Amino acid sequence: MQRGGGRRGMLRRGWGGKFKECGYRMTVPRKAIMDVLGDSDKHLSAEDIYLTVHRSYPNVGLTTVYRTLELLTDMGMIVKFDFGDGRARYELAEGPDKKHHHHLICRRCKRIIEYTEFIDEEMDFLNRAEKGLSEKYKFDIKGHVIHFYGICDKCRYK
Amino acid sequence: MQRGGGRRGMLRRGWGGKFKECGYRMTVPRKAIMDVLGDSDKHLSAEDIYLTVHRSYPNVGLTTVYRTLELLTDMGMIVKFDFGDGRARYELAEGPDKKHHHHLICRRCKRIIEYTEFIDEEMDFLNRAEKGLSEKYKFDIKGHVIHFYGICDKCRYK
DNA sequence: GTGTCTGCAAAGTCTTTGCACCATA
DNA sequence: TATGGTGCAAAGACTTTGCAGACAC
Repeated sequence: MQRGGGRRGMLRRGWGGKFKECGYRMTVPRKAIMDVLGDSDKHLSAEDIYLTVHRSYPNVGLTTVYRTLELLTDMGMIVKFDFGDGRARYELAEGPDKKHHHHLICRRCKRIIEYTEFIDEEMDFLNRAEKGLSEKYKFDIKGHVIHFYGICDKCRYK
Repeated sequence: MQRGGGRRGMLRRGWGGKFKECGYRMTVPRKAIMDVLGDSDKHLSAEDIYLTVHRSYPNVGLTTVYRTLELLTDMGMIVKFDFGDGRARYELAEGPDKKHHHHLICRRCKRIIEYTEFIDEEMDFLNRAEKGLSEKYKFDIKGHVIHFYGICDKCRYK
């Protein structure tokens, strides 16, 4: 759980509305899953979410978690990542509650660090690259992922 | 298969040497798998490689393909990617035969386009980001991945 | 009330592991 | 000949699918 629920609460309240706009029903399992995503700063796997939801709602199944995650991903409300450890991970999409950021991934312990620095420098490069690539390859670019791989300090000194 | 086998041939000859230096044995299946990787410009899955090798060497099993790919990845001779389609893909590591590049990935048809443009602009940004991130997060950065996601021209107009 | 959602179990994919036999150095 | 490598079959891990019952609207 995390402090400062104000902004997240606002965000979560927004989710239900968008859900209904899309013709989906707001159910107890879906609400629970969205709460877990909204309350976490981590990169959760389906099982992480399942286990957390399970504490409050033991009846909710892993299948429903997968199905809800797919729905939210398709709606663009969350983003699915693969950091190379064999399971998909999910986090809130960029928005009022989530700054544009990228990831440092430790190859040894698989720890993931989010960073939001250097976004200005990045923008400069990305804007030029996206424009040029769109034209040259007739590609309609919708998004990008930047991952840095390496060894974190905890792993380096042990 | 591809034209201009000269450079690739040189590269492949190099593989065996490095293999032996590391104490590994050069075997028929390993040679066949490395040939397929060296002859292809695509992002091959384990099964792609298995099927190609299988045409010439029907006895080579998928297990050996996986084991060889893991070996080559650990040695840094090939790179393992995940483009989000549920299977790992492999390509030659950057080197005399492979320019530094990144990927455009079509979200609809999963086509992957390699590009080598904008590397100078990228370097500028990367150098600054890597330096800053290394210091701030005490992270020893070894590499990076940049993926652009979008819709390719073939998918857009159909 | 009706069409969507759900949990369970089973199936599906990709990948890894165990083990006896084989081949390289 | 002594390891290390291989194929096969089986197991493992994550994810998806089928279906009857449950629930939101």
